[in-house]
Parts: sequence; C-alpha cells; structure tokens
Amino acid sequence: MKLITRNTDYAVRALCCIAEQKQEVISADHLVKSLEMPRPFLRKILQILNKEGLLNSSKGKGGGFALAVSPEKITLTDVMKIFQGPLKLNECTFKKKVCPNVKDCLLKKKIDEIEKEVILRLKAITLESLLINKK
Amino acid sequence: MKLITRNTDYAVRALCCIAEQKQEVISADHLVKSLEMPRPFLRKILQILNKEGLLNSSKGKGGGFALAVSPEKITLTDVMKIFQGPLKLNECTFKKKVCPNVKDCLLKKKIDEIEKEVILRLKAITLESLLINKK
DNA sequence: CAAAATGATACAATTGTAGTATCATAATAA
DNA sequence: TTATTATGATACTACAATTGTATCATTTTG
Repeated sequence: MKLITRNTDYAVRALCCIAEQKQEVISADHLVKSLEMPRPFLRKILQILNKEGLLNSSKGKGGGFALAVSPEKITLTDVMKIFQGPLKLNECTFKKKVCPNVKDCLLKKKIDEIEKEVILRLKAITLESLLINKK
Repeated sequence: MKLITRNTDYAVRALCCIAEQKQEVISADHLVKSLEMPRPFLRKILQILNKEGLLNSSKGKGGGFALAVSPEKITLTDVMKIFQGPLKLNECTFKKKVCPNVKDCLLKKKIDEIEKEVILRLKAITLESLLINKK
C-alpha cells in the first residue's frame, strides 16, 4: 500500500535538487552525486520528466537539466501521474472487467470519499513547499 | 496505487455476506455461489479470517463459517492489516535500509499527515456500515 | 574530430498479488 | 464403521508492476 513509488520519490528529490541549484543547468552525473541514487535509473527518470515537460534539457558539454516550470506550479500529483498513472485508490475491476456490483457498492462509495480527500491534499503539495534552500 | 487489494476486497464481501445471512452458519461453497469468486481463493481467505479470529468455523456436514465478532466491531483496517500488513502509505526505505534523509524529509512529513487522515477514515468504516440487508 | 552530455530502447531482476492443487482432518449420519 | 461433507494446512504456479541495468545513437561544444 504505497502512495508513492520509488520513481516518483526519486523524481521529486531530483526536481528539488534542480530547483535549489544556483547554476542554470545541472547534469545527471552531478545529480547522482548529490542524491545517491543509481545513475541509469535517475537518467531514465530525468528523460521522462523532460519529455513530460517539467524539465528542459540541453545536450553536449555544459549541458544538463533545468526546471521548465516554476516550483510553485509543480504539484506532487503531477509527478505521480507521470510515474504512477491516473490517481485512483480504487480499482473495482476483476481482470479488466468492471465489477458488476459497482453501482451499489457501499465500500466503493466510502473509499471514493477518502480518495477525493487524499487527492485534494496531494494536489496541495507543490515542489516549492518541499524546498529547503530556496533559490 | 491500490488502497485495497483483492484479498481484502474479497474478505470484506465475504464477511458482509456472512453477516447478512439468516442462517447460523454458511459454507464456503454457498458463499462461492453468492459472491462469484474462485473457490480455492475464497477458501484460503476464509481460513485466514478464521485463524485471525474474525470468523468461527465448524467442520463436517452442516458446517461452515459464522462471524466471531459483531459487525460494528469489525473495521476495514482490521481486514486490511490481515491481508496487507501494517497500514503505511509511506515506506522511506531503499532495499530494506531506511532512507538517511528521513528526519528532515519534508515530503515524508506531508505524506505522514495524509496517512493519519486516511487511517482515521478507514478505521471509521465498520462492517456494519457496509451491510445492505441487516439481519 | 573528440569529449561530454542527453535520447531511445530493450532487457533483467525482484517483489507482491493472485490464484491453484492436493492431501489431511474432523464431524455427521446412515 | 464407513461414506460424505465440510474445513485445515501447505506448497506450488502465474502474472504484473516495480525497480532497476545495459547499450548504442544523437547532439553540442571546443
């Protein structure tokens, strides 16, 4: 029952590190040193964040990554959606078939309420709110 | 990101079905017909619920299962703990080693708050509150 | 052209969930 | 006491998601 996967966790930490950086641009190698995470894995994550529009990248010597969006506009849910798919705590499917009971399922109704609350709170967590050393 | 696994889901539905039953005792076979779930899987779940003290069982002809605890005293978290382990939305471990950053991790703090709220709400969901046809 | 960076992509390992299969044991009733 | 009907215990398999790894291509700079 993990709310956040390692992908998301790494991504958030990387984004924080990039946001706190004084330099314009920071390379994957540099991030690996700061964050102590496996290089190839981090690289993949950075590539995805770039493709999804949260980062800008530049190749070649002196290249690296920079935020494409300001920290107060990036929410935890943005990152979660990228790495964990749509925010659903409740599946209600048996092998890709929707449970025939969905409509009157009291359990579903109650979990749905909790889900709403959770998503509301997750949306309120911005990258900005996670920074320790603001730029 | 599933809050509830199939195990838990099946278990809750089985418990509801048992609670709504007029008879003293209901057999696994009977439950399979009502609930349309795989027999061996349901049997295993029933055995676990029995071992964990939520059900009483009786063997032999006319045997089966009955609630060992009244529906208003069984909470969703009870069932979740049995099938999904301790309620933690937040792991903070890398390959069984605790993340060195735990203490000052702002993300952890925020997720912990959400976790508290979720658990509070899950605890409020009793089996009783999920019954459609109360006995 | 060489070096330093990211881009793309395919593959492997690990884990957790989901589900099956089989035999043992107990209770009941003929 | 034996056949039937039920649960108890346990070992095994299948599948999917997560968590990585490895390799080569491409671009930029000097």
